[in-house]
Amino acid sequence: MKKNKRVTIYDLANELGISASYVSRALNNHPGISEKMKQMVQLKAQALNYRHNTNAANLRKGASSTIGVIVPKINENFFSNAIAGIEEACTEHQHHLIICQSDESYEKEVAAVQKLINLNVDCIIISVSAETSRFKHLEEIMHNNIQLVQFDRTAEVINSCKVENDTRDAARQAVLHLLAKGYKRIAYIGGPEQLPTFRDRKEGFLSAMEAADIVVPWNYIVGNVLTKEKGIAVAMDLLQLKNPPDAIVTVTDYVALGVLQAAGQLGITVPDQLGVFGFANEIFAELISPGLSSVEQHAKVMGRRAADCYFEGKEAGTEVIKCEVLVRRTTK
Amino acid sequence: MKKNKRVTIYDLANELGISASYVSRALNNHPGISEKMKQMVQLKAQALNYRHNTNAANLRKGASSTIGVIVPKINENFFSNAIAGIEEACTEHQHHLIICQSDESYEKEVAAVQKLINLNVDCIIISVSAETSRFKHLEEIMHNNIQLVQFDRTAEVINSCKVENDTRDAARQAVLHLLAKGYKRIAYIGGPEQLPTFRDRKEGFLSAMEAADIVVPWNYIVGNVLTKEKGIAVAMDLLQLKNPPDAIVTVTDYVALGVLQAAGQLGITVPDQLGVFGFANEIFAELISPGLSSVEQHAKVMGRRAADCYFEGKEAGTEVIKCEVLVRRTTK
DNA sequence: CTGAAAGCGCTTACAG
DNA sequence: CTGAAAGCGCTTACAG
Repeated sequence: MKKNKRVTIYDLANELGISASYVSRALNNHPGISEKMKQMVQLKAQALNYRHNTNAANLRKGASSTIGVIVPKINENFFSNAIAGIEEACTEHQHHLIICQSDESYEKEVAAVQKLINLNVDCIIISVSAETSRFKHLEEIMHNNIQLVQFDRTAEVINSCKVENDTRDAARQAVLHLLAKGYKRIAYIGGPEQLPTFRDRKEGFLSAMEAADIVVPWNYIVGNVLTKEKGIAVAMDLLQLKNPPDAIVTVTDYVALGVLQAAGQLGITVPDQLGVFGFANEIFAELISPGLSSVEQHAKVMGRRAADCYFEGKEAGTEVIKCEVLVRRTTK
Repeated sequence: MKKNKRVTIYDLANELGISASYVSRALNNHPGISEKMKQMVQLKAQALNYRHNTNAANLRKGASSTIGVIVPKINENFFSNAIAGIEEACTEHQHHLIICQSDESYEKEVAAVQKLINLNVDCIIISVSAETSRFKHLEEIMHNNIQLVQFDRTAEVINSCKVENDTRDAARQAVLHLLAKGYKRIAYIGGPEQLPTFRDRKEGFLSAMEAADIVVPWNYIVGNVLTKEKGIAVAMDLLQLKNPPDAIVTVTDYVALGVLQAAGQLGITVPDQLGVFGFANEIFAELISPGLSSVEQHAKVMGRRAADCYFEGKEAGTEVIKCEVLVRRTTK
């Protein structure tokens, strides 16, 4: 009768002349409750507009049937697809998903971790920000008995489940393709090197060049560039060297976009005078002209596997998802 | 000492020789607690690795300082920008944000609403799915004393705060531009018409055509097309009519993409033989070639305003954010 | 099969 | 300024 007062299992119990415990069990589908009673309780719950109180249940249970996911940007194709995979698994296993974005900020990432710990989530799936080079917050997750799963951008020192791409090989393949097409002076614009995935790509790049007996000038290697804007600036420098590169490998399609734009400004034609490789196969990669050669990371599969690590109770170990080099028109 | 046992304010209170109530107040920065004591409690909390239990606090308070947001797709530029605006406001007001996507499914949207009600969020900000034509779940939000704010795709019959674009005018402007450039046989591929924003765009389109004294053939108007795939199919039909259109206005850039692709397949050149207008100004709009004429909706501002409606305690009323017609190269 | 009771961890009137 | 106590709504041993 009171306005704004939440209907509780006690209200249902009173109306039905049974105990609250019984109502709880009926609502939660416990064995040893007759179908008839379950239905009665359900009906009454609907009639009174009863709402299960998640906070109360989580408090009592000390768990929440919830996975928290933290990614740098929800609107990058790679991450939103990974989230789609995680969501799929959550739906199947009747878990909730809470999505956070760090916006590539270490500070925001730490705040998101704190929030999820406080919320008592059962598992945190994370792909770390570009800024993140200390990982105490990841340790704290585990100290609070929350399962940690890392994917794509992982912290090497943290011993959790990890789902990664074989990005080393992808970078190698990209270089091999460029070499086969006659490019020789290949530059590399990389990512933040505290993260293995970016270190691996660089290694893949360097090893392929070395295997081809090509000396890479020191200034052909640039690090920590993940945005289009930085990509433009770096490419402007590279392309105006005395001995400029004839191809550039990048670690995201956004940087590749910057390279293309810089080339355009300098009147350098792609792919004839310059080959360009992106990474992550963003939606626009196949739409722009010329189509951007890139790497498909199978993000949805990665997300799916990351969630499954939790649902399967896997505590540690690394899974590797193969990625695919997609040759389009920014390379001959 | 016990393993896996959460540290509580009682543990802090015991260690410090004060009461739990005092600890709670110190942690929550209540007035009338000396700075010295606050610091002591903070330090002890850190030393014991104390974690505030959100579930317990929410249960006790009957509120959660949390906003839930439900959008059709987190990876569409419009929605991820809107979320960025909401996040900004949440950060300023020390609120949490829980992000859900309906994936354009009515069923998933209802499930998300239930979940957020059960979680006791204080406010739900929603942009409804393309499938949604019944709105009982939105009423339920309000019946549970949760503030409802709708944006962009709103339900007319639900009397909540709303943040909308003047999409009617945007559609009018787009048509006026096409007419000025000499296009005359203009077709319209619209969205689900139970939602005002799509009805408005169609009205804007029709009124501009009528004002120009142009009769629009019945089969130039198509409804409920939001994906690239459907866009291709519909455009294929339109462009192979006996008397095909010389311009097509769409309601999302993805559909426009489909139209461009269909035109390509049929050997129809853009913008000479066909003008194309998108909507929403996706990232790829300015990247593809020719650049896609589209409409900028100022999504971040919309998200920001939607959140502010809640923070300002506004119960109802509609705010209109002006959008901007961007002419690129898919129109002369 | 069913119920009474305790307790999850917090906050907040109430009292001093 | 400080504390004792109640209670948010649920679930789950425990007992029958």
